[in-house]
Amino acid sequence: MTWQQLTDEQQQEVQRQLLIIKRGAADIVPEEALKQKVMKAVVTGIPLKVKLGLDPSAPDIHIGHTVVLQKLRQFQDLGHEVQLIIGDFTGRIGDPTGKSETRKQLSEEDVQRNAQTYQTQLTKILDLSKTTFYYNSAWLGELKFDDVLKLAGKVTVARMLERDDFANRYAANQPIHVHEFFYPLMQGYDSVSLETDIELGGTDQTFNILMGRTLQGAYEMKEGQVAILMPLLEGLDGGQKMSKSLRNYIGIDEHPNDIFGKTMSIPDTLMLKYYELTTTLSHADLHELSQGLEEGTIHPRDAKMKLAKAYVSMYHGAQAADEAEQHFITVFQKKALPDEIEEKLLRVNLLEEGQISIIQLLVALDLQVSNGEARRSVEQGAVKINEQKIADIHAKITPIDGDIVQVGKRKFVRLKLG
RNA sequence: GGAGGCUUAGUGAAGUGGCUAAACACGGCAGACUGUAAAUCUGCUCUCUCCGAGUUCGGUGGUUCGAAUCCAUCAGCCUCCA
Repeated sequence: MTWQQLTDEQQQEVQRQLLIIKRGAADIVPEEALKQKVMKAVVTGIPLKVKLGLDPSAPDIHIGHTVVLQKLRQFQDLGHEVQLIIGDFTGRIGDPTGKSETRKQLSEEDVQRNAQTYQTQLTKILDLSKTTFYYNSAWLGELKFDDVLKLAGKVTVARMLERDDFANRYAANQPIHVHEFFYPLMQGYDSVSLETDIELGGTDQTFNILMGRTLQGAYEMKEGQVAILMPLLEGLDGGQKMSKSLRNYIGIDEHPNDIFGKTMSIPDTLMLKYYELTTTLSHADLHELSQGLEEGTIHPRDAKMKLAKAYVSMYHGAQAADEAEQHFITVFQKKALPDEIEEKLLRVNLLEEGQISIIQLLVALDLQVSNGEARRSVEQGAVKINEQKIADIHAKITPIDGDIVQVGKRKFVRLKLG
């Protein structure tokens, strides 16, 4: 099919789709093939099958994941189909990202429960009526050893060692287990099974996704899949990619106040990237924002607050967003007490003649883990009761119902004697 | 099958008989400042206590007045040669 064979209308539609698809993408390989696929879809009216693999062991979606999920949503809005793969089989190996050894196998129930969690969280981003879930154990688990040999026979070791991760480890005399080579093969075989047209992933998935393309070719599918690679989003530390294990993430299921606060703690320099990749802000607005920041007409704090509010709104609704913003202004800007403070029970039998040492109090309320930590906080002037600073580590407190105990800027508790 | 190496606090990494609860970095916490839980600066960061004490350096058992440091043994991990 050539471009000239399309009607003007079709050409316009293809252009429109390509523009949306390309936005934010770090790389598209090969780009020409993408155009072909979109053309074909537009002409035939058959939607493209767009695949994304999910890790079954970590079902909490965070803002980093949403980069790719937003892109999937865009595909859905363009009328295409989404294939979500729960990698229950691949999860047994674990993507060889260096350290991860063979993972402990998840039970059937774990996988089910995690898949359920995904579904619940994904409704906030995807149109589930246009989404199909698959478990890759369905086909990978059925392969016989000779099938596996056939699969492995499609790829050379030299080709495997092209993968940066393997190349680096090989060069550094670090172990590479044979089964790790199977990870890309299995992921690629998913695409063979599902006849995927396009696979999405972060740039760290380049090799794996292209392996899918190679394998599809080897299994005589005329056109291999196209890789759409999204940039990796740095986490709260501003350096490493957002991930659960690095604990530098903003989970979409977290409490609105935390989403808001964590967003406020991303480095200013990353703000635009977050905007571009994880919000639905239009191209024009984005441009305006970046210009405003550069010229100093937009205050970085305000821009970030808007971002924080957008996240809470996207994942918890507009009202929650207003409340979270209010909470932030009260607690962190005005340094006042928040409207809602968690109530904690203090056992009366801990009191001696109605008194308790400040150290004991903090530990008893779970505000601090150990006495040493509690002492440190007091010494550093982080502890307040009813907004009165307590700086003496020997202080005895006479607690009363409703007293507000505060440690640092973030921890508040309302006392309840019981 | 053979040879060698590694295992230290949340992580990485010093430390090869007493001066080491153990350098340093990162992370974490707190304070100051501020424009935000950005940036920057400062302090703290095994546990229990008032000085002071207790339990740590893969497991176990030894040597020694004294061990993270020496020996034995077990376990785990890695590399090289075949």
